[in-house]
Amino acid sequence: MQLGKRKLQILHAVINDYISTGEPVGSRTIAKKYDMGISPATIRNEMSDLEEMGYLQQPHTSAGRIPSDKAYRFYVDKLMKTRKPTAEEAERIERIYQQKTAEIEKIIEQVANILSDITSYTSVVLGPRLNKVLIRRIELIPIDGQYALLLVVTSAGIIKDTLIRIPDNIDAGYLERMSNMLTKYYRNKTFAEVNIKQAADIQMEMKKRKEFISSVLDAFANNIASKNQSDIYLGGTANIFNFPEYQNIIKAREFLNLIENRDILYKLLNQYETEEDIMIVIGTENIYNEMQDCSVVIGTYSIGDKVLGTMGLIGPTRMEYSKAVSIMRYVGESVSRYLTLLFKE
Amino acid sequence: MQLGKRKLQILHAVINDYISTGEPVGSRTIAKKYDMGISPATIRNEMSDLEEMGYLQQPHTSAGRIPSDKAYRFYVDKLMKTRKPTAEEAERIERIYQQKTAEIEKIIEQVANILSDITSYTSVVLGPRLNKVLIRRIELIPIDGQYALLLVVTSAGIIKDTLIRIPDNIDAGYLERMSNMLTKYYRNKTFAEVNIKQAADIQMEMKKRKEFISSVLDAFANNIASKNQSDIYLGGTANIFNFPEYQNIIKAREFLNLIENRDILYKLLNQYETEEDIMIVIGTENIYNEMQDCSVVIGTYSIGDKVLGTMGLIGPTRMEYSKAVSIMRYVGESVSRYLTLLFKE
DNA sequence: TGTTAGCACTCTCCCTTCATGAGTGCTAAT
DNA sequence: ATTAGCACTCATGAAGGGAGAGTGCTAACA
Repeated sequence: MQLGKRKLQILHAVINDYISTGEPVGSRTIAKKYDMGISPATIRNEMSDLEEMGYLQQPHTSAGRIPSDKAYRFYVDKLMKTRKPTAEEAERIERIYQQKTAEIEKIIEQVANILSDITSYTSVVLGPRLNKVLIRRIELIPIDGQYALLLVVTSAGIIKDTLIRIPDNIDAGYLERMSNMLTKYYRNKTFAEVNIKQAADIQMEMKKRKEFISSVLDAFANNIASKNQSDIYLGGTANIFNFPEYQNIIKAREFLNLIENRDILYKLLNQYETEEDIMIVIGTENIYNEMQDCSVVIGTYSIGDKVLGTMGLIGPTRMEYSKAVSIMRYVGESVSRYLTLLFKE
Repeated sequence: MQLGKRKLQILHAVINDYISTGEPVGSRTIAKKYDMGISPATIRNEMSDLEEMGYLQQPHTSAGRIPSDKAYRFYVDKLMKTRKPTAEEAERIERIYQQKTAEIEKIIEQVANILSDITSYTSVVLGPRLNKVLIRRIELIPIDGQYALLLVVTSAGIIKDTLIRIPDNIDAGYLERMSNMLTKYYRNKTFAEVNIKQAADIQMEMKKRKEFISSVLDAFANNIASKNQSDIYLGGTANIFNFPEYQNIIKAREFLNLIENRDILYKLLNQYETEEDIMIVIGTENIYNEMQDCSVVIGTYSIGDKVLGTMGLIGPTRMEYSKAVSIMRYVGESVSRYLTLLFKE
């Protein structure tokens, strides 16, 4: 069977209506709302076909139809028109930068908030991925004899600082020499490369002060590892309650458990990072069972043409994809532009 | 009317039973479970008295009784026995320190998690309050010409770094002089004092490089202000769903909105910071209407004898106070001991 | 041959009714 | 002072029934 023009119109109508109401859509409703000059009976026939083709479903015999995941996929690929953000939305987004911080984490936090505020979905933003970022400088700054601060300045302006305990026999001069040595070898490398490419000088040192050097290298490793858990910014976690399909406590609870499980969020968002502009994962398309009730709109932000991190909007499968996509796209472009301005060499 | 020994026994029984079941407690239940050699009828009379005295309430005529906030208050002040954590709980708590980080924030994050995990309530932990902490060193470290990193090392090992944009006409030498000047004047002062006590030299500089100096001072101010929002660590936000009184979606939603509203949490926890050891705020005792359905157990953690920050456990008013208090106390002592060891001069 | 009106049928939703059971308060006996 | 007995209250859950929305099918129509 073919998806003729009329079927397409009807499918579109059902999707639109269901997205905005959350109620199964009946033939009469469509006939009334979308004046396409055919009777409910005809629409019923067409809907029956659409059901057979897998685009529509009936929750029970005497209810209207709801779109299937396949229908949403078709919708976002073929039917949906994205819109520009309204002037007001755009203005709110641009206002993020007013605080004039040069700290990328602060900006990311704002991004998570604005995404969820404007869309009323739940937002997840991953902090900049350290393996994408180049090391600029490494400094070991002595503090009160017992500690040193390991400071790593990166190309994205991200500064990772880690307090390291230092042995007694190490003085400020030594720390400075080490700083220079580390900077020399690891400048313009990524964090991931730090453990692998160990320069000869450092291996020499390693022999002499094993404990100290290895705690420095550990600190690098920890910075990468710990990102998985802690650098996830969430916005609007309670927004899910706005949707009637989450009025039931069990679903709401499942959703919140999901959101608390940062591991899944992290994996999900990372997975799609390399692909196109905006990605949409609809319901059962998601490889994580826990999320097959939801849809996720995924975007990225960059410095120059280097993708730094990933953002997601999580909502019910009947989410307003056009809104979510357009806001996500705008925010992504806007943040990238701003970060590039700030940090591009 | 007096709270005689028998009334007391009965009150205790009702509270215990209600805390563990969440169901209104009837006279027969008490007669059966707590063998005190009197009949249900007698218990009914006593309960009726206790109701008149404001300790018990009836949800409706033909239901059992539930304790009032006044009863819980009496219970936590007079009846409750706190217990030591079990060996297993203690071990889990001590395991926090295994990661051997010297970063206080990382530890705090773990504290929030362990509190909620063990108690199954929602935990809130405030990061170290900067106004309690003394400045040790201030450094302005030049980065790539355009930026400087303002680094403040404090007595609690907390390092606040803020990236500051610097004007073209400022060089590394100048930054070093400024670092020394700032350190000289603000060493052993708190963040709050930075804006007030402006030393003469700095005011001189202020005239020459107004923009730069004020952005440095702004950074101090921001560090204090931004704490309110961002340095709150939450654990187990979805735990509230475990309690039957939060099975209804409206209450659950209210609770989550509350938790998302970090401002209230911050104010609440700060308010009690100066008072004794462990504080308990029961239901309507709370000055924030939004929280009058909950109880909060509040504790602190310190370095030496300086209170650094506050922790809270939020649960239903029928929470297991004895468990919450003993875990809170143990965690507070344990964390304080560890931090003191790490950072005490 | 595609479209439509008509109609019987299905199923959810909501309202009412009713029985059950837990628990009370009161009274009178111990 | 305590208790057994009993009538009464109220929440809860099951059962029944009507309303309404929506369908699928059939037969008539253009």
